[in-house]
Amino acid sequence: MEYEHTCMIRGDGGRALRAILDQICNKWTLLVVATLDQGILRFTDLHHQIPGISQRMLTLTLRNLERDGLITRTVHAEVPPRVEYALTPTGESLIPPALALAGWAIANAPGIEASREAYAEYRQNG
Amino acid sequence: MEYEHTCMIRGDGGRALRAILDQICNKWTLLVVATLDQGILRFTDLHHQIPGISQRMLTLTLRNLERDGLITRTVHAEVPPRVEYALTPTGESLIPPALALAGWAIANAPGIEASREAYAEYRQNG
DNA sequence: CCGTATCCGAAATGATACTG
DNA sequence: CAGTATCATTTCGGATACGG
Repeated sequence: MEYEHTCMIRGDGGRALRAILDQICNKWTLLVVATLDQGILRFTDLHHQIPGISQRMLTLTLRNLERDGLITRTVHAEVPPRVEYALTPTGESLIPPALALAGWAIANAPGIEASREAYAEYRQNG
Repeated sequence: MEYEHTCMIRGDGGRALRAILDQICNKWTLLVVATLDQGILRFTDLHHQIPGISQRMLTLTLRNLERDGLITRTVHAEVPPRVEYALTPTGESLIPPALALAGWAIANAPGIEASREAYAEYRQNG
């Protein structure tokens, strides 16, 4: 039992954590951050590398990350325009904990899926 | 740069991770899991210890966690009824990565807040 | 005590069209 | 190329009332 440590989560009723989680755990943020871990990328690069994301959601996600200081946005005065995105040190520091969670998710995905099927079965037949 | 590792996140377009994240990163799940880390608790215990949660959302959150095999739900045939919730080993194994993320969130909250204020300032004045 | 049922408003996301 | 604007849809969560 590691109850002493979970005060980090429960501390202020979870407000500090959830303020960040709200930002991190939307549909695209972690995917954008992970993609930018390969280095400087342009808008179109990201759009191509992240399957399914719309221009609108990519723009919104990038703007929020920039606002929070996790990425930089550099506009080059050229024609055609070139805009480059890169992780800041803060943004890079998010990668290890994100990987920890991703590792857990992937390791437990089969078990969770099995549990869901068993649960659905149980709800149907009793 | 740790790009080689982020394939865990980007692997399948992030689907494996997001399937879990959808479940984990709603408003209450992590808070319920962290609270249950102290041991077996009843519905009312949880309701009292988690400020602001409604009966409805507590029920929904607990049902989803039970469905995914992260908690057990034990009904005792008594009057008045007694229902006990506890983490499964899978549920407990979520605590360390959750703490890693919480640690990051709390460590970086001041910097992010500062960045947000600077960004708002910038948007107002130019 | 431990929920379920219903309704409603807010927020997130997607589709589509248009622009400097 | 790198967005913005607008609209429709979906999903989430809160409030309230009721039930075994």
